[in-house]
Amino acid sequence: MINGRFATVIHILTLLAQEEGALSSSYIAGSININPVLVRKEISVLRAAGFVVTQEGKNGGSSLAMPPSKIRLSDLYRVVYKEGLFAHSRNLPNQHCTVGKRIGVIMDGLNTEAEQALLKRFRSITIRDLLERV
Amino acid sequence: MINGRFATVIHILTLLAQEEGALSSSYIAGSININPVLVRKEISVLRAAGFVVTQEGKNGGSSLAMPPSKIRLSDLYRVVYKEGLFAHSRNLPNQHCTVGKRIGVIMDGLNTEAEQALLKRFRSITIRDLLERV
DNA sequence: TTGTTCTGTAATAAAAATAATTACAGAATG
DNA sequence: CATTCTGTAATTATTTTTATTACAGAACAA
Repeated sequence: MINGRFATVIHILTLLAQEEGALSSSYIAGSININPVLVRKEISVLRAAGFVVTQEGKNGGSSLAMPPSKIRLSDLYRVVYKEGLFAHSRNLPNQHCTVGKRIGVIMDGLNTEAEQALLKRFRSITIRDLLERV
Repeated sequence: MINGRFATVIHILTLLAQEEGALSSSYIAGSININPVLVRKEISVLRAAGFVVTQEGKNGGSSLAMPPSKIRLSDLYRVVYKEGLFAHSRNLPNQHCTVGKRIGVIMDGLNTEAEQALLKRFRSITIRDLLERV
């Protein structure tokens, strides 16, 4: 199971898609039930990726930078998970063993294949679709 | 990124497929470069699932219970990951918020869709295929 | 039979990853 | 110019993952 960032990001964007106007990090954090600072961190990633815009200062907050139908889960996956889906062993495998020597490359290959399958599916799901499921 | 068990299990089975005779947990651990107890734990899972057989006692060790071409990555995925691919937030989202109330179900749905895509791809990859990549 | 070398498993400790909290400067608004 | 937001760094706490220790039991060989 991979970390909760994907769920957090989806939750944030679905909220922004649903509610009128800009939402504060505290409000969003209250819905997800996590710390507002974490929300601000994820939002800063989403902002850098162009999905949200933020208004600083009093009455500030974030809102979507594009229609929810333009935000695909495949894009979000890429924003959140820079590394592959499956972890390598954190220790270097024995390089004197033929399997140990190649397992890294093999796992990288599997990662790529798995992600391609996943992304293919996620390219056709948008935040708008998720909003409909709410 | 999800934990390293999948990589560990694949490494174990590829080794067993490659080498002659039963392999001890220490030997396997030496190739993966992890603790032998971890190897024994994973092997006990693989044994329960019917993929390996183990000989206890002196000169003991494990070997494949079936030809490598019969062991599909989709089966291994199922053996290792009982929970979904994407974590829920570990805190319960705000149930008074429409999104918070539904996000769990929505994430479950995405998990299912993602896993189906993944498993579809992994059904056609076996340990034998990985052995060829070594 | 008895010593040796394996496994199985539980219990504990260490390390790493994740999340929460605290703190504070700066932006926008009324 | 006080208030209420954001951004970000730094620290602490929690959880997850991995490693280690310990020991009983199985199989074998001398």
